[in-house]
Amino acid sequence: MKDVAAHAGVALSSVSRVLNNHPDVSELMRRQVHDAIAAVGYEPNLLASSLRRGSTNTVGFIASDISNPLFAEIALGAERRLDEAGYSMVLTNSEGNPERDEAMIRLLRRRRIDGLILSVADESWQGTAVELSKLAEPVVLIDREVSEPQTASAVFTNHAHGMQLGCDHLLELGHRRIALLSGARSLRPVRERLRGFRAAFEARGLDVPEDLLRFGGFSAPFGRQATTELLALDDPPSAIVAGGNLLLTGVLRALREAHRSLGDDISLISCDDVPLAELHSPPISVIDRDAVQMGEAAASLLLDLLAGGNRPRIAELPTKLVLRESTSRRR
Amino acid sequence: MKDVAAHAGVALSSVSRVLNNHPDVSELMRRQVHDAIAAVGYEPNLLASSLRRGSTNTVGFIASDISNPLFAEIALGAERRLDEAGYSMVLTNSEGNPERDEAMIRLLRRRRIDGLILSVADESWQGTAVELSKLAEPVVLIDREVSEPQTASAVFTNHAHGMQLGCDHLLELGHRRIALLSGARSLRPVRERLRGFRAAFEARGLDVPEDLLRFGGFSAPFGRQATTELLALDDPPSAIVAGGNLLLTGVLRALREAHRSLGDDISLISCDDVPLAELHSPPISVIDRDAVQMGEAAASLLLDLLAGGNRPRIAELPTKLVLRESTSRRR
DNA sequence: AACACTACTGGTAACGTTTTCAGCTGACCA
DNA sequence: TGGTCAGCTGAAAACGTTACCAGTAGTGTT
Repeated sequence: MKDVAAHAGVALSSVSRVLNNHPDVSELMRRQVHDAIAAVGYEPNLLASSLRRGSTNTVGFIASDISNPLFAEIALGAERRLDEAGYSMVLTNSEGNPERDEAMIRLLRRRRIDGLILSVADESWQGTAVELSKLAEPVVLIDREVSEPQTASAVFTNHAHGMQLGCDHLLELGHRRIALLSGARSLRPVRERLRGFRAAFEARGLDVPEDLLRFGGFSAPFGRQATTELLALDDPPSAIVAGGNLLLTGVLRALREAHRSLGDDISLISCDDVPLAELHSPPISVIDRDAVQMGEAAASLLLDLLAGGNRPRIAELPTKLVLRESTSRRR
Repeated sequence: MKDVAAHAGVALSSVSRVLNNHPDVSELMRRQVHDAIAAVGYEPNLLASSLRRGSTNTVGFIASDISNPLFAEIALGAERRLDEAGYSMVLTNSEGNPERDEAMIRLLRRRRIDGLILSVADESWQGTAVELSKLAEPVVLIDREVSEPQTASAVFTNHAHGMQLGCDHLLELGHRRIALLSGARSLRPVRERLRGFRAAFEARGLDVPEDLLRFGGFSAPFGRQATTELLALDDPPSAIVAGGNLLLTGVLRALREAHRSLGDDISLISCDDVPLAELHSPPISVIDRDAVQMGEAAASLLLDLLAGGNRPRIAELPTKLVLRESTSRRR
């Protein structure tokens, strides 16, 4: 910038004004400076600018695992929306480890991000709350509820509703022994789905099959193992609800190994639509939601806070039940 | 930091030395400073540090679409490896638009990233080459070949080999009318797969069915449309090779609509293993590779360059043919 | 003619670090 | 006693911006 100023024969501050198109700059000055910029091949240093301005135009994004299509789509939506608004996104993976959440929040804070979008690995982990509370910048949570920053906005999915619809559908088909596979109860989606699940039974005055509830994680191996165990029960489930796309693959592997015919021997509903669900034979019913839109909504909420909207807001996105052929009348 | 210095009653530079654990610092000084840090709740400002040091410990990552499981896994691998080495990753999506590639490279350059990992949307796009050439920092390409930074390292996949194996397998089964669906020829994987495809035919002295080659993109809609057209041909293919996981979903939709039975009426091989391929009925043969490992390899190559290794290197990763039930003898 | 006001420009002090340089103290050696 | 050296510390100059303040020239008003 010094070179540009020298080349144009003007002051440093004038170059800065041209660059930030400040109103008080003459047409002549603008031309001179632009010519000089072209001549010396000047590249602004956003780092110095950030230091001086006190804002980095960068937001952090922490997910447990970006290779999970759910988070990948959320990241896509968020990045798209942030980029439009002139923000860059720095991505980190917690790998489901709350201590990594902590470390990442601390790191991003030191990098002076302007805001943070995250889906914590464990809502009840104290360290995460501590680190978040030290963060003065706005925060948007994705499908998570934490105690600490009461100032955080959040985007929620209406899991309870979708689950109640799905579960009700199974009950309607005559199923009573319905299993639910899901992650740890320290995560909002898990609690909400459980709530919807119970609500469906209670609405019909039926008892919830407590022995068929499994909260071992969202992974494929757990889905497989839990399914295998469930099938071996004396009074096995006639229907399964898988709480995620990874769990689904595990369930399908287990069913294949046990030679159960889907929709025929056993009914199945999964959460979150993926190509596998649509193109499986038979196609698998799902409780779907728009993950890209979730990311966009999260970014929008954050941008709102960054623009000075100091009241945190909650966006609740809908779920919808997509019926396919994996659910059929209990035989 | 000034507060810390004042609180500890020492000079600014001493605080800095303690923080960067410089050798020349007494035990007493270290304790005093650490106490003061805890007392005032000091948080280092990595921005200022970066400005002064001239390095940001940040690398850029540009993919066309992070919601594509392939890129998501690459991003995961890269982020994991970079994080271990103390680097953060800023993620951007080009959405397949080479002009966005350009803009992103420029933006990241101005943000003073220390290095860049990218998979350009179009290898022959001049603007991208121009922007890359203005970038002094090390670059690692993912499965792409570009003219400009001859200094760039790259991680390649041995697509030609995998494709030749797959295609040869189909030829062995008696197929001659084999279709190939893929993206634009301005991308290395497309060219390499085509090379392997041709090689398989030529090794047997057979003519390549040029009329069955389709290079319309990697999207699901194109896969569907191309498949529909191919099936309507007077002399339709008896086997299809889909060049990616999105194309695969398109192909499967088209086959379903046309009521063709996979493995029976028509054989199919896809590229890159996904749960859908494994769990489909029948399971779908794939030419697989380890995407997470690609990301790790890319990060490793970049770290190597960052550590001063000034000779660019190429890492070639293998493909392997996973035979399942979607390929059967031509009837 | 004096004044206020607009439109612009230049100088300079920050922003929060790191790094160089000089200086100071005490120990060791001749 | 004087000199060298190691071990440590402080002062200050960067890094590349932005924002404030003061100033100048020209225009219009009284």
